[in-house]
Amino acid sequence: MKKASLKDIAESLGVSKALVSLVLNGKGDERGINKQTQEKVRVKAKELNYIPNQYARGLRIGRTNTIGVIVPDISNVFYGKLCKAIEQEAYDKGYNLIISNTYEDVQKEKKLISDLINRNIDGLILASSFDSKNEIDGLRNDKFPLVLVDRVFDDFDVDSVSVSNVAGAKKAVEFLYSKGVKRPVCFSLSPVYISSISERIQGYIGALKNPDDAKLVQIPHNDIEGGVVTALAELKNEDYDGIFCVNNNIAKALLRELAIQGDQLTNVEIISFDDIELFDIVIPKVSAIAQPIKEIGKTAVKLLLERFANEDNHKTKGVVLDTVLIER
Amino acid sequence: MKKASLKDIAESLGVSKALVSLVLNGKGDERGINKQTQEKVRVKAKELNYIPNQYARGLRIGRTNTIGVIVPDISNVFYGKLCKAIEQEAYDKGYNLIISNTYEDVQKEKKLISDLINRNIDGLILASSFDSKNEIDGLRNDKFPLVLVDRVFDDFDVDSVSVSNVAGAKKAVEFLYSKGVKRPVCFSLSPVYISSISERIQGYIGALKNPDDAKLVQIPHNDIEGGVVTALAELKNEDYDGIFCVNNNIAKALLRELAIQGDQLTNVEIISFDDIELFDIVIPKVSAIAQPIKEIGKTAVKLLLERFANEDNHKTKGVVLDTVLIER
DNA sequence: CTGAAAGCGCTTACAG
DNA sequence: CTGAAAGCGCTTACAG
Repeated sequence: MKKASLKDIAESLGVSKALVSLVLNGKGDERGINKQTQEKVRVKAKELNYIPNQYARGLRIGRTNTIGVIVPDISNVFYGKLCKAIEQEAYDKGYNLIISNTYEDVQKEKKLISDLINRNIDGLILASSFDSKNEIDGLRNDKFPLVLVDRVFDDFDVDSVSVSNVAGAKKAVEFLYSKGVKRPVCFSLSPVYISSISERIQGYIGALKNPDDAKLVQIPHNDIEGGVVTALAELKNEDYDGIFCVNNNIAKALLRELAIQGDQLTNVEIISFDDIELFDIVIPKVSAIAQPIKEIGKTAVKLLLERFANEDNHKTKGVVLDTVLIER
Repeated sequence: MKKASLKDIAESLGVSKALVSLVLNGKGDERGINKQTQEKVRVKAKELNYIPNQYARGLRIGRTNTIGVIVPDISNVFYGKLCKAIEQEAYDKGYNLIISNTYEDVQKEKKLISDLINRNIDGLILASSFDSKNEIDGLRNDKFPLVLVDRVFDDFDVDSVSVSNVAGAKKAVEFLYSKGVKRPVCFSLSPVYISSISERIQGYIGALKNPDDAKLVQIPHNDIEGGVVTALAELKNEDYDGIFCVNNNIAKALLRELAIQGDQLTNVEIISFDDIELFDIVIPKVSAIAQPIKEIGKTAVKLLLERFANEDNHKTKGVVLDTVLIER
């Protein structure tokens, strides 16, 4: 059961390892190697069940065919699906993935980035929790292949894939108005250094008929449940009839709290950024601004591979994808 | 910015690469290398920001410090959390993960297994969709390090981690009875070659006060939504007052269908295997048999590492963990 | 059209 | 207490 190597094929055929390597890497024609010899090599490789040793190859080539992926939390459905999309695309192209979670912990994120680089990844796809682009400026200066997803930084010269958060949030607010809502509230996250969140807030404010009506509820990101409880209590005394949640975590917490309180909030229209299965099942109904998760993942991998293929004079790209309104 | 190698450290210190390697791998004392020399090496390594090349190491050692993980679907919360648990434990021990999804496709599973082995993983953690242990008998014969999780096979000499499905299902049925249920129905999956599912059915039947009361509804695994619709229609004419769902996918589909129909099934008590957040939020209330997901993942990694450490005379273990009843 | 040789960066007997 | 050398399995100039 010992694994066959190039040498085994070469010896059993009476040719050199170099020739075998060339043929198996598809450079046979280019190098003008005899068609019949090529065929013999391929047959023998199959017969011996030859599996190239990626590590010998990696050592020689200087690449490892491994992409690092860092997300806040893979058990959050949004990131679960994103990783799935990335995995699928990467796998098709012959790349492995190393996936890690930060749990929004900035220190852990720093450590993970250097750990992954220590493990010789070829490139990194990052949904960062950093509050500042300075944290990853080092990567950019080292010209390390990096693609930001979901959360990006303004005026930052790296590849990125995000969605039109401002436009999406606008769509959400306009939907609320179309349902007869007079005064929509935004359930937001604090602190709001994460680009996606701040853009959604900006979209919310921009879409208000009367900007003075803006009502932003800050929910602490490390205690979403508690923040929602406080928010609901506070709003009891206010005159509002629509809620826009900036992400699915907040909407989930809101729904859970309503379930606990036995309140169905019948006079309030709710919409959330991020569409999740839950919204199909639960009362009250929650509409959503859905993100094209598959395309985000696919595009991120594509950008990385373009960069690999074109290391010297790569032009960075900021891809922005559109969202879709799901009415319920 | 070129990465430092052993050679760089050795030359700048006037010692040999071998010595540096020994010290950095913690074998300095064992080999009786001068304490001061050791210290100098460590300082210089840090100064040069030395990162060992895992691929050179892997090539030499014959290991890659990479574990393959194959699950049906990482965007299913259960498997998402399982992967998270595995990742955490593996990462702590210095192992990378390559995660892949089968989507219950047996052909894809076969391909993934050989793909991962081609990528020189050291071992595999597998939640298999295979209907027979024959499919992985080859791995066992090759003595490839393998741990089955969640879904295992009877009388099969490989490491595995599962939960006490029979006892868990019994607990579920007994809970229904304690709530005054007279006739509990089981929403099951078909075909039922997956061990976890068949064991849960067995537990359901075993716990019935009157085995003649057994009512098993078969829901096709590739059309759960449709199966639930049919089941609900069929049961309209029957006299039942409790439902036991064999997994969270079925419970989710049931809840969604009830939401669509606007039916709250007020006279029926529901319980599901697998606890998910959703059950906290939704009406009707769903109780659950929760699995110790973290421990499952942790144990799987542990078994694999024990096997690595003790390749020659490893005794396989079948670890079975307990479930917890969550009343709602 | 093909082969011999060097070298990627590491670890591990072996020798002294 | 330390070093010189071999070799893991591959790819790629170079030579003919």
